[in-house]
Amino acid sequence: MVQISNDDEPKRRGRPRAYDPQAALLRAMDAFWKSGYSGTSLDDLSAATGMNRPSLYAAFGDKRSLYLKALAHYWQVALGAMHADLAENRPLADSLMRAYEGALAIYFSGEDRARGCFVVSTAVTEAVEDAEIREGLMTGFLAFDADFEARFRAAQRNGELRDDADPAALAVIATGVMHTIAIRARSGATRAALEELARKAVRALCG
Amino acid sequence: MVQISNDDEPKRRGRPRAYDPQAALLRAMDAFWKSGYSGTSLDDLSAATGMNRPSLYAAFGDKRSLYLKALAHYWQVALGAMHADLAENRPLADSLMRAYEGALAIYFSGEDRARGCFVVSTAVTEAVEDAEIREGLMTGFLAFDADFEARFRAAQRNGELRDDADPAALAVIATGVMHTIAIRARSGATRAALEELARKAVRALCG
DNA sequence: AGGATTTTATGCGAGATGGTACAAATATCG
DNA sequence: CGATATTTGTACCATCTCGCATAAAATCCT
Repeated sequence: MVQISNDDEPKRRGRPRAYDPQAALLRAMDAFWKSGYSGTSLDDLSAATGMNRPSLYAAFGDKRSLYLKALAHYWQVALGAMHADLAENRPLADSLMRAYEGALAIYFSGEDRARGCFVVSTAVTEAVEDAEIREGLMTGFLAFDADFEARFRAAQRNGELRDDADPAALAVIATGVMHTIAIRARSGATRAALEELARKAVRALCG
Repeated sequence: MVQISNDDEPKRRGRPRAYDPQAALLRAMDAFWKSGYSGTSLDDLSAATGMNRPSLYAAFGDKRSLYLKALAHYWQVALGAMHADLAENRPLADSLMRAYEGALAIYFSGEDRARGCFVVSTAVTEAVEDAEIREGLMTGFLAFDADFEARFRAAQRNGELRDDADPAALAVIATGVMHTIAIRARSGATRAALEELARKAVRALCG
């Protein structure tokens, strides 16, 4: 029984937790990421996190609630990474490639086989029957569009991009390239092939 | 389209079927389309097709086998429609818009809420754990790319497209736009918004 | 030490799930 | 008509599924 040292927490009153909630959430996310929401059972989640069912339930609520927490965490990480990759001061093509490289690092982060994007691979499936997930998806995708569009506008101001280019159009195309990379990664494309795809797309978008 | 022998079959020996296999397959596809592979139970499929479980099993095999048949049918229809939309003799921009309009017609074909693309919304989720599905996905996406690329090459020969454009790059971008449309349709975007997105993207691709 | 508090661990229970056995039903063939 | 062939419908089985009740364990407070 390993005691998790957590210094920033004051002293808790009862029996100490045998798990780190944040780490457990990441492991649960891995399980959902691999098999999707419906394809992941509580036993799978229990095995992945090392927590038994009552502990899982006490920490995260029911299965859907745990999934929503994992989804929210993924959105935060993905949007944060994108925003950072695009914001740094680089030539436009480098910025875009940075964003796609960052995405690929996530899509191929599984220990086993490439899992693609957590959102695209698991949440989209549930979107028809779950309004909360569905609305979160639209919000997130529009945030991607907005980040790309801002980057294209900046490039236009700097003279990196033709004046007659349409930043909004290029932005949804850039998101589209991200989506097709995510889908193809899960479909067995190699990382090298997708890097090449990204390079070609960036060249076409910036040329 | 291959006509499966129906009435032209001489005479079957035993009790006649109470269902049309082709229609049942379409209804089963609808059920999977809505809830995904894991999210659809045999009871759901039984209700959707009007067939009881033993009949379902006799006609299509087990659940996975039925799903694979639905997936194969969808691929055939989707690829056929794309190929036809792109092949007809039209200006490049019209061809592309035709392809996206055709896709949107499928993505919004549900009686209830938009279901997006059957492949993207259900098969991609299963791709990690099912090699057969995964390999079919890569084959299908590359077929999309190939059709788009052929169309861009033709446009280049006709002088519709700049000589320095990269048809292969434009093709994966065009597939990417298709994918992001599919994802957004299931995520609640309106059809009008996606038509506008497609128009913008086509303008950027052909300009 | 002894009570209070919180977490862990076992395991139960009601229902869903995928798949099948078996007999009744409905057709053709001889 | 009776034999044969095929499908249907009911009912069933073994397993999984989610969620929770309950008691034991491990810590803090007085």
